[in-house]
Amino acid sequence: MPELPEVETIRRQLEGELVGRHIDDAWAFPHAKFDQAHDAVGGTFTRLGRRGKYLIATLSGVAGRGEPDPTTPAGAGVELVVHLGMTGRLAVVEVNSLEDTPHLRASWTLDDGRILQFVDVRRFGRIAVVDAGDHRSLATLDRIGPEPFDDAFDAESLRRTVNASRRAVKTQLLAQRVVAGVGNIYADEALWLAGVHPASRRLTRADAERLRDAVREVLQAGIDHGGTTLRDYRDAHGGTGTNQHRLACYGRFGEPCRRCGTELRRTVIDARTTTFCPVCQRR
DNA sequence: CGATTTCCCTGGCCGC
DNA sequence: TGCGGCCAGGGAAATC
Repeated sequence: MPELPEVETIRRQLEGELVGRHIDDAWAFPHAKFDQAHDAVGGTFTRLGRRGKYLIATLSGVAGRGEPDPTTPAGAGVELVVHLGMTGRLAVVEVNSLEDTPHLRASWTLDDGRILQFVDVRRFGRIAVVDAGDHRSLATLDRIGPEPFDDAFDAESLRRTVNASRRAVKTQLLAQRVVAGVGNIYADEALWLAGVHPASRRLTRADAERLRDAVREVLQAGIDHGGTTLRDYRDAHGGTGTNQHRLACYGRFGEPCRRCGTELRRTVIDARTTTFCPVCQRR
């Protein structure tokens, strides 16, 4: 379940390995979610970026595809966009390890002879190649909210957005609109840290400020500790993160709250398991 | 248009 | 040992 910290960890690891490399060839699992991997052939990595949970590699030397977006500058190259879904992994490997790779969904042969592999057991991931900046084919990315560490993610817009809707605050955090990159783990962590009930539909100004700070704090901690490995997540070197040892709330239902000792409870919001402290996080 | 629902996927685990 | 049932859940598409 890669969220922003996990994707950022992978981005940092792959950036130096990919920038400057030319893509000589590609293979894709025959499925609409992955077969755009072929469209990156002929490109050269010029940048490896990230928006929320989307990894965005900018490629030069590849012709644009389809109908151009009038709002996007022409000639800016294309982007190879990868979403890791639930179980996606990216890694650069030597040629001889290409064979016998279970659940391989795409691979790109680089001009140094190595191979960038995308492995995804459950196929919740997705690959797209688009004109740079043209995200119309990726609905969530097209409407994605500010990066959490950007000034545009401010307490007042968070408060207004949550209060203008009848949806639960946790739903808003997961929707990628008010802020980008938060998934189930870091949503539970941030709401616990801020003392906000996940089903709350109304934030005070003080709530919003604490929640904004908490989102930034838990995501930064996740990055600092190489991501959270609970089951499937591995970084680009096949390693695990260590942030799972620091989780205060997610998955700890039935165990005592680390602030007040009350037994953490479990509920379901948006078909997602949600853990919270009934004392620290009042509605 | 916003909100809600459905579907996609497979490995791991549990009870019998 | 085998197997059915259940769970993990982000995002896209369909529907309300």
